[in-house]
Amino acid sequence: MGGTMDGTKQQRRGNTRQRIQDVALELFAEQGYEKTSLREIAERLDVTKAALYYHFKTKEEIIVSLFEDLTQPIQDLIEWGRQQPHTLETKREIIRRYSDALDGAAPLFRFMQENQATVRELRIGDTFKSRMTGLRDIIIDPESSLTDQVRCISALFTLHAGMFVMQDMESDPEERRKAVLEVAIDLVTQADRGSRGH
Amino acid sequence: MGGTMDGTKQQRRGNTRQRIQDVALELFAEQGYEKTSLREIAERLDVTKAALYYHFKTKEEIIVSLFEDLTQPIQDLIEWGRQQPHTLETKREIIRRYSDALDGAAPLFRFMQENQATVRELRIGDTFKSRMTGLRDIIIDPESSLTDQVRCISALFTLHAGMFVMQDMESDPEERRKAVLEVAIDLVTQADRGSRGH
Amino acid sequence: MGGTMDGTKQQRRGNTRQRIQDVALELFAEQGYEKTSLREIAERLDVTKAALYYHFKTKEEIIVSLFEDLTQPIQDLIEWGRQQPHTLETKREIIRRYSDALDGAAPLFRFMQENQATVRELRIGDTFKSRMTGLRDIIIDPESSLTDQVRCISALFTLHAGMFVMQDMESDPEERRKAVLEVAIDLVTQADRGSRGH
Amino acid sequence: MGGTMDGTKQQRRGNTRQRIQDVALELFAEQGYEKTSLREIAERLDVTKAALYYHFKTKEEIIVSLFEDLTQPIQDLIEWGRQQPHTLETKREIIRRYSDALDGAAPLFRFMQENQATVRELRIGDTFKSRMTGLRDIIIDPESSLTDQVRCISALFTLHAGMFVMQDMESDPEERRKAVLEVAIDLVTQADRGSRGH
DNA sequence: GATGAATGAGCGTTCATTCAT
DNA sequence: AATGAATGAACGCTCATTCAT
Repeated sequence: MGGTMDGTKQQRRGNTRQRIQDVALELFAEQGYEKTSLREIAERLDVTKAALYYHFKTKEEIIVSLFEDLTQPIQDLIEWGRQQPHTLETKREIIRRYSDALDGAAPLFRFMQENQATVRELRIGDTFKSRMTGLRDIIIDPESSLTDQVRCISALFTLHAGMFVMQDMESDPEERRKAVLEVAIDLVTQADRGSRGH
Repeated sequence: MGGTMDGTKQQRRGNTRQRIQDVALELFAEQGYEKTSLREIAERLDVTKAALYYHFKTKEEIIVSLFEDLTQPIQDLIEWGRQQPHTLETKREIIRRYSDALDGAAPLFRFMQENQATVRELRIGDTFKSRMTGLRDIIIDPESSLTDQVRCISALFTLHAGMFVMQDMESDPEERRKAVLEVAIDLVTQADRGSRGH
Repeated sequence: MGGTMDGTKQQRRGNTRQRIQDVALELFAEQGYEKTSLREIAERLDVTKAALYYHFKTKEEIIVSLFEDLTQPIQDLIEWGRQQPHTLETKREIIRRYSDALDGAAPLFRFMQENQATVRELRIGDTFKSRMTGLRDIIIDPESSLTDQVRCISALFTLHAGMFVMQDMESDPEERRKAVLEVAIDLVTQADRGSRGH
Repeated sequence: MGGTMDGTKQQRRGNTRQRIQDVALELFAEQGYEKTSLREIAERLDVTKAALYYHFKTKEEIIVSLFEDLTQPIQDLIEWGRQQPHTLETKREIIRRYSDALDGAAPLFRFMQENQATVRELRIGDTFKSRMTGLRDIIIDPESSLTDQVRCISALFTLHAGMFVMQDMESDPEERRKAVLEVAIDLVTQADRGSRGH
């Protein structure tokens, strides 16, 4: 395992791009975007900075590529949601699937959550915002009371908080995940109940 | 030449420290901590960078001082809460007062929310975290179900989300504030109901 | 001689800006603009690159400042010329004075001559072009034949060529200067003679 | 797959070397040598940078090859001139033919004119200089007065200026060309008259 | 006849920070 | 209470060049 000739350099068959993405995401999530320098990424990979530029035109392009690669499931979810009837069961399913999607790209979402100021100024900022708005519009009934609308948004943010903020709670991660999901579903359920007359 | 009131320089009778804090907070909240340079702050105030160093030992000290000055109400709130009985009414009051406290230092909290990765590495990171834990421990009943614990945390995050994320909703800010507060109080109420058996 | 305290650093009373300009002009003229790096300039002055940035906002600003400082005489000459009657004697005087002005800022003009492609993309490009046009319009009679117009431009370029291209001719510089001036004056004289019919 | 004539790639039957030269000259003349990167040339040709290195050993070799290919007529002219008697008519013919030669390789000469600082440091610098000296020695009578020698050099520079500097004059290019040639011939004629006593 | 992948050196620029005055 | 002048370290980025395939 390792190189075919010697062990000095790891296998480098054409997976460098992927390796850059992996290391970059790890560092971005750990220390933030601005505090992570290209030098640092390059050193971890044992290549030169210039090698990064062979694979990505700018530093921003690295995070953009990660965003595009990893948020596809959410985009799919939104499209699916738009074609469903706006029933309570649909909303619940959206919450469940969104929870899964967050889980599937946890480091990226941790990064987005913790670097909002940065993200806002990056190209992905608008894209992300419009996705969140898309999601919101599916689970919110525009006719409902403001309170119920807030409940729906709160449901989404409970999922986010569940991933990153509640990590220091002493409890089994899997159980916590279930509890978070339950609270979120509860919120959209209450919102729906209010919206449909009493 | 260069009288005290000639208008060329704004009134500056020893309030420079305060003015630095004001401008810094504005810029930190707007563009993030790392993207705001001391040069930028100095230029806005029409003083030199070196002047900032007369008032603050480092860049970090500026944000630390803001944090200390502006989060005192929350510290007070926690101390007050600790001395109250752990009744539902206390919890509701905590939520109400926390909502007010957030409002009173909105730009700082916006900054903390949007620069979590940065804050974590700053000296204020731990302080902030321990305050949030303190608050949490007051409104959470450790005996209650995990779901109810999540409800309480969700209540706090609903307040946060209410300040920053929901700003683009079309609705009167004051009404939104009330709706957010209602949802948060609802969450701790439900949590309390579960926790006291029923 | 040297510093007041020690000889390690030359006197540095506030003349650094000037010293940067001097060294920069020398190097720009010698090796061209792009091939001269700020590192090189800084090293020659025994300061850091960052010190250059205290005095000039960008590399381009260094050359712009040189241009502005050193071409003032030519600007003055143009303004003077515009207020004179368009007689032959005026034109001859323009040529004489322009020759002096070139002499007074020889390194800058050498630089401009030898880095035209670069200058064109710099902020000074347009300014320089419009100055040359201004000069031209003073010594050219728009009614004259194309040939005579060419003679006038040729006169100006003869002066330029005299400074830089003819330097390798074996001959006393002062005599060459006189000869060049004679040819240039001859050209405008011939142009004038043609233009006045006779 | 990838047929010879499918239009995806332009016809490329071994003419890549030529195409590199064409594009390089265009870009060198337009933006200068240093500001034109091999990446840019490669991208315009839709090949990789490495492909350039198949055809030329270095960046410098590209400009050298252009110089050698395009200045052959001038080399021929000089050799022809050397074998002619040093009569006025010969000199006039030299001027005429040089004007044609400049026209035939206008972009290259524009490049040389506008990038003198660069050219000086390149291998072609000396070659070019010696060619100019060769030309000069043919039309200059070493016995003549300094003024007349300057006239001859001025004649050559008038031709140069005619190509590049006078392009913004409002006038038919062909007429301008004739006028420039007339002035240049006039200059050598005057020089010759002086040189032969009279 | 060319590409894919990479390098090493260097660039212009910005930053937080220092210190004598 | 503040400035003028500078530094050292780092940054994102680009360049000409190389070489195995």
